[in-house]
Amino acid sequence: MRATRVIYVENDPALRGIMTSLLQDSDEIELILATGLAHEALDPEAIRLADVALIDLALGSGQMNGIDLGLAMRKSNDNIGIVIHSQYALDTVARSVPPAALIGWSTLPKSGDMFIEDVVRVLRETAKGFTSVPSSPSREDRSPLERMTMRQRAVMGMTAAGINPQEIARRLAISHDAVRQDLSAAYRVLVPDVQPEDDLRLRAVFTYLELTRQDDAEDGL
Amino acid sequence: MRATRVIYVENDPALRGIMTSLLQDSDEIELILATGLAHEALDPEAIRLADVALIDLALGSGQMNGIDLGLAMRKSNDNIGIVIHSQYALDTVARSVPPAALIGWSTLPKSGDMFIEDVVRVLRETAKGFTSVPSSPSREDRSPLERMTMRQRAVMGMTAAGINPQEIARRLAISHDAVRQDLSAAYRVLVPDVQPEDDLRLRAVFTYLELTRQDDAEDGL
DNA sequence: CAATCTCCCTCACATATGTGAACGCCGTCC
DNA sequence: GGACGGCGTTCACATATGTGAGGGAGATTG
Repeated sequence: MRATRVIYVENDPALRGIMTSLLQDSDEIELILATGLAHEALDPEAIRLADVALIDLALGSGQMNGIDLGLAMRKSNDNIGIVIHSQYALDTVARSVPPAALIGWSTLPKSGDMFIEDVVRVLRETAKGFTSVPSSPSREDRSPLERMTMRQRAVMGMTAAGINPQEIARRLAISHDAVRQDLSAAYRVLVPDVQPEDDLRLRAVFTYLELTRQDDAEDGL
Repeated sequence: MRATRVIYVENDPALRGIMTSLLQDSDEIELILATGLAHEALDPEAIRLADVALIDLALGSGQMNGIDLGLAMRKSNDNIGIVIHSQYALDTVARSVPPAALIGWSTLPKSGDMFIEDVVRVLRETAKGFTSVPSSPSREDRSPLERMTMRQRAVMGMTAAGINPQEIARRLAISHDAVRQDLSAAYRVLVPDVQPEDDLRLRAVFTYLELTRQDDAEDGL
C-alpha cells in the first residue's frame, strides 16, 4: 500500500511545525506540501498529485477560509479528500459545502489530546472517499429554538412575557394575522405532538420558557 | 347540589365501622373509600374524584400520620379538602401544615357526644375550601388564593398544568361553560388590574404559579 | 433561466374564549 | 319569615384564536 500523499495548510507556524514533523515520521503518509498560505496550496500540480488535503479552517485575515480553499482545490482535482481542521465550528462545513460535493470531506477537531495515529487514519480514509462530517444541526435534529425563525422567537418571547397578540403586532409593526401565523408555526415546533387535552398556547409557552432557561444556564458555563 | 364525595381513613376498625354506616346513611355524603390503611387511601383515582378526606390523626404504628397523609393526597388532588379527626393535639395541624397550603383544612375533635350532622357539615364546608383550624385568616385580608373558590383553584391548577378547558370540564364533571366562568372569576382575582396589552390567561397562570410556588418555598421552612 | 426553498403576508372559516345577565340553591342575619 | 350574599349553572354575544390555502419577494440550486 503506497503512502497517502498529503497537502497540509496551517496558518499557525508552531502547530504547522509540530504536525509537519509528526506526519513526516509516519510511513503511511507522504507530505508533499506544507504551507501557511492558501495561494501556495493552490498549486495545481501539487493538488493533482495529492490524495488528501489537511486544511485549517481559519487561515487568518486576508486569506480565504479552509472550506473555500478545499472547494477551490477540488477544481484541480475532483477526487482529492479534504480534511478541515479546526478548534470549533466544525458544523459550518456541513452548512457551507454543497451536499453533492461533500463526498470525501471530513472534519478533525483541534483537541489538546489528539494522537497522530488518529490524524493519519482520518487522512487515509478521507483520501479513499469516506465522508465523516459531524451530523450538523441540519433539518430534523436542530433544537426547537433553532427551527424557529427570528421573528417567531420574538413573538414567542413576548407571548411568554404575558403580552397579547395585538400588542405584539403593534410593537413589531406587523399585522395581527402575521403574529398569529408566527404563533401557529411556533406551536408546531414547540408542541410537536399535541394531545387533545392540551392547552396549546400554554404548552408552547412552557416549553419555550424551559428551552430559554436551559440556554441561560449554558451561558454561564 | 350533588353529594359530597368523601374518603375516610380511620385506624380503629370499630369506629370506622360506625362512622362508615353513619356516613353512608347521609344522602349529602357519598363515601367513595373507607380504609384503615394509608396506602389504600393514596389511590390517585379515588383522590381525584373526592371532594374531601376525613382522616384520623393517629393511624397507628407503621403508618404515616394523618397530616402527612393529607399532604400526600394533595399531590394527587390540589384541592381536596382535608379534615383531621383526633381526640387531642388538633393544634399540631396548624403547626405542621404550611400556612399557604392550609386552605381547605379543618379539624374535628373525637368527642363522645358528636353528632353525625356536625361531621357532615364540617366535611361539606371543608370540601368547599373553608378552613377551620385554630388560626384561620379573616375574610377581609385573604390572599388571592383564599379569595378563590375551591373549584376555581382546581380549574386554575389544571390550566396552569397546560390542560385545556374542555378536558378540565370532563375531569371535573362540570360543563364547559362552568369552567369558563370559574376561569373568568379566577382572572379577576389573579389579575386585578388588567392592562390592555395583557394576555389574560397567561398573566393569570403566571400569578397562580407564583403564588403556589411561594407555597412550595414555605414547605422548606 | 426555471425550479425550489424559505419566510412573510393576507384571507377565510371553524372554534374557543371572556364576560355580562339572569336564575336557582343554600346558608346567614336580622 | 324575608332580605341578602355567595356560589354554581346556563345562555348569549362580541371577540380572539388556530390553521389551511394561496400569493409574493428573495435567495439558492441545477
